[in-house]
Amino acid sequence: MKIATFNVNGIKARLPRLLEWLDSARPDIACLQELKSSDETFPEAEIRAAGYGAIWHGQKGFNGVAILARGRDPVETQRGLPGDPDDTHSRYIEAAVDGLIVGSIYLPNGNPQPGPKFDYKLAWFERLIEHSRRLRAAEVPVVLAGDYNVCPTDEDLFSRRAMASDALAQPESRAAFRRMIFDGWTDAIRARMPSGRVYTFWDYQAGCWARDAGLRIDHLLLSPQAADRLVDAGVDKAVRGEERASDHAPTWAVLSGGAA
DNA sequence: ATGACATTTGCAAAATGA
Repeated sequence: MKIATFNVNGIKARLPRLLEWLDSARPDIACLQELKSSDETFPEAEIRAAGYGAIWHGQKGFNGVAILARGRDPVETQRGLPGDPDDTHSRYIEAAVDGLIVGSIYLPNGNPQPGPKFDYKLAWFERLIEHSRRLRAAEVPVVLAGDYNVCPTDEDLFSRRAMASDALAQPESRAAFRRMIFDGWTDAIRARMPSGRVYTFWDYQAGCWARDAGLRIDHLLLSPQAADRLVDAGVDKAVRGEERASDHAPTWAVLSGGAA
């Protein structure tokens, strides 16, 4: 069973690339972020024609998350991250698919820091940690996949100097990510590739793609019951090099069993 | 670097992003 996460940066603008990738990569489950689409304008018919059932939590102009499942309909278990009824951002949706619980995450960027946006990022992260503990307590396979907007270590970014004041590389952001790891969540990419440069994002600006100046910010965190089944993980880097590509590349993990 | 580049909204230029 292949589970992928892909920040599409606008699902309407990216639809041709998304459909091509679904057809070639054939993930069983795809978590999408940055739909930049309201619920009403989500391209449900095109996704279904590609063979995927879907649930989504849209928002006009920015944010927005979805979960796609090949040949079946995800059963929604959570819409919006619990813990703050005043949070209006569409950044979390969760579903049961084929015995697995899957969360699609779009964690706040947090720039500029310090400031209210960074405070929101850290508060959102705390809510995610709280929710992830409830999920872990169920002792079932869980995959929390998405754009965490965190480079966990200096090996996950192209230039320490360039990112020194960026919210994605701050000690507070990294500490929150690390606390999930210490809680028992497995970073699928690093479980398979313990060291070395692996990037999932390349900025549109300053020739970042051409000079491979990337960041690793899209992650799949596995509960112990999911980690026990991990057989492979990777990044579909070539997708970033296509015409009118997203600035993120799809990132994936394969678990044994299920729809393997 | 108030920059770059891209998308959305809405129809110009601002908001947002990482």
